[in-house]
This record gives sequence, structure tokens and C-alpha cells, in this order.
Amino acid sequence: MTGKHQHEKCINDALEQGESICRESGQRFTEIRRKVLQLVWESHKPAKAYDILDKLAEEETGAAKPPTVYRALEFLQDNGLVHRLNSLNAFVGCSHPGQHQQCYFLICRQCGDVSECCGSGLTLAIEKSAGEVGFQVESSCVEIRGLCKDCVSKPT
Amino acid sequence: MTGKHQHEKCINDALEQGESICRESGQRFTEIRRKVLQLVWESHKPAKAYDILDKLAEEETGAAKPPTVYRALEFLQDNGLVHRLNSLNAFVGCSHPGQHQQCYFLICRQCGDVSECCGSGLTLAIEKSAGEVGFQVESSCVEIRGLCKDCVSKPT
DNA sequence: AGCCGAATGCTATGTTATAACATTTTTCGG
DNA sequence: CCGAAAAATGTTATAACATAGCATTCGGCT
Repeated sequence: MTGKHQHEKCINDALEQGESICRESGQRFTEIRRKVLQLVWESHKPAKAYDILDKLAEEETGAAKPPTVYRALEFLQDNGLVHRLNSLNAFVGCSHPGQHQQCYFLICRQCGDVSECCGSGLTLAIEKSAGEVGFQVESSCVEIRGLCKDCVSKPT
Repeated sequence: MTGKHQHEKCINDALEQGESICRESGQRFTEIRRKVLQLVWESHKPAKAYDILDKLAEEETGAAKPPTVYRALEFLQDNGLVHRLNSLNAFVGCSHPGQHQQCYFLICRQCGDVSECCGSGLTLAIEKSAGEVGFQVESSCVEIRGLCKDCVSKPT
């Protein structure tokens, strides 16, 4: 993430968002889902499913199995709490679940941090371009690689 | 692809492009690379690596192995002859190799066809959005799902 | 308690991709 | 033409990512 921050806060916010979204929609924010969300949020770097699996296995005595993690991730995705980055086969926490329009990801090739941006500008540009050839947009996946603000200004 | 067309032409053009790009850059357009490119171009639908593998295996007596296909695909990608669609783990032929800037993909959820678009509009929008948070764009992956022109107007 | 549906556990397997090393083919200078 | 070096391909094995299908447990409800 750009700049230093108290990452505890990110995690806590995310967990609270999880709680409240589930409460409102009558779904259960179970221990597994909570833990997986927490692990995804361990940093702003994308989390791989099998890494999450390993970390889960460390905590619990009985090793967690892949379906456990994938099911939790699917639930979290469905509820907008995490996003999957197709170009990396990995997952990041969503920084503003609930208020979801289109959004896109800035992936720093140097530090690996990912930040999420939303904004109508890009969405409109996509719809316009697609519209020119008669294509009706339903969803889109935009993953941008480059250097984040911090890494641009670093000595390399 | 939008509209009917003589698809033979697409394939032949692609193969010729392959030839000429390799000739110019002093690389070899081998039989395997040629066949893989041809198979990718069999339609405008994304081709999966293992499907290509199966088709290769049908033709040859000795079954081709995964590395064979992946190496050919990597070569073709490096030379801009095919693109990988991250959201589908699949490959499509590039309709204008050589002249490559940024481009994006329109994936029809109905018929499965993919078309590739290039244009500065979207590129600029991405750079602008990213620039607002100090992010320096190096490359981007844009995959748009929806309905293509033909499928929009069909009875469903 | 007894039921129901949601969630999880568990086993197996499917799918996608690459590492590492052997062999063959091509190229190119002599 | 010959032999060395480089490029491409063959081969084997395995890594990495993901899901199907069925058994069991858990939570809430009457």
C-alpha cells in the first residue's frame, strides 16, 4: 500500500465489514470465513489460496483441506469482501465492500502491493470503447502492472 | 467474431504474420509453432492449452507433452502472435501482431467469441486514473465480459 | 427433542503449468 | 563437409491451482 499505515486498522475494519455485511444479509460470518478474511488481509500483497491453507493448517491441529479455503474465498468474493486477481491467481481484500461498482487493481511489480481503485472514468471509457463495436459490457477485469508511488521514487 | 466471415482467411493471415515476424526477427517459425498458432486460430473462441495438446496428439503419432505446447505458446506470446486471457486460462490469436500498444479483450458470455480492441482511449484513461495516485503504468490486462453485437440482437 | 438447511470435513481427482535434464536439429565458422 | 555452439524439442516428473461428490456436523426453529 502506498505509504506506511497502521495495518491493524485495515484488518479490523475488514473484519467488521465482514460482520456487518453478513448480519445485514442474514448470512453467517463463521470462524473459517473470518480467519480466511484475516489472512487475506495480512498484508496488501495478494494472498495465494495454498498459502492461506498452510497458515490455517498451522493454527489448527487438523490440517485444513483445499475445499475449505476455496469455499471461504468464494463466499467472501460473493459478498464483495475479497477480489481475485486473475493475472496472479491470488486474492486481495476489498477496501470498500458494499459500495461496488466497477473497480480495477494497481499491482506494483516491485513491492507486490496491490491497491484497488474505483472511479467512473475508467468504467465509462470501457463502455464507450466497447460500445463502438456494439458490445454490451456486463463486467470487466482490469489489472494494471507497474510501479506504485513509493517504488517509483525509491532508488530501485 | 462479430458477423460471418471466411475464417480460412483469418488463419492464413495469422500464419503469414507468423512467418514474416519470425523472418524479420531472425527466429524460426517451426512446425510446432505453426501448428499451435493454427490451432489457436481454429476459431475466435479462446483455446485451452490442453485442448491444443489433445489436437496435436491426434495428428502426430507420438503424443505431444505439455511443455511442447506451453513452449510454443510462450514463443507466440513473446512475439505478439497470441494473447493469454487470464480470466479464462486460455489463449486467442492476436489480430494485429506487430503494431502493439495496449489492447483489451471483449469476451462474449453467450457465444464465447473474443475480439481484441486497441485504441488509445482506454489506455489514456488507465494512465490517467493510475496517475492520480502516483502509479506508473507498465502494462495492463483488460478483459471485458458481456454480450457481443450479434448476441445482443439475438432472441437469446 | 427432532427437523431442516447451511456449513464443514474428507477423499479423490481434475486442470493448468513448469522444472530439469536428455536428445535432436539447425546454424555457422573453419 | 565437419564439428562446435546454439536453438528447439523430447521426456519425465512434479508443482500449483481448483473442484466434484458425498458424509458429517452445526445452528436455528418449532
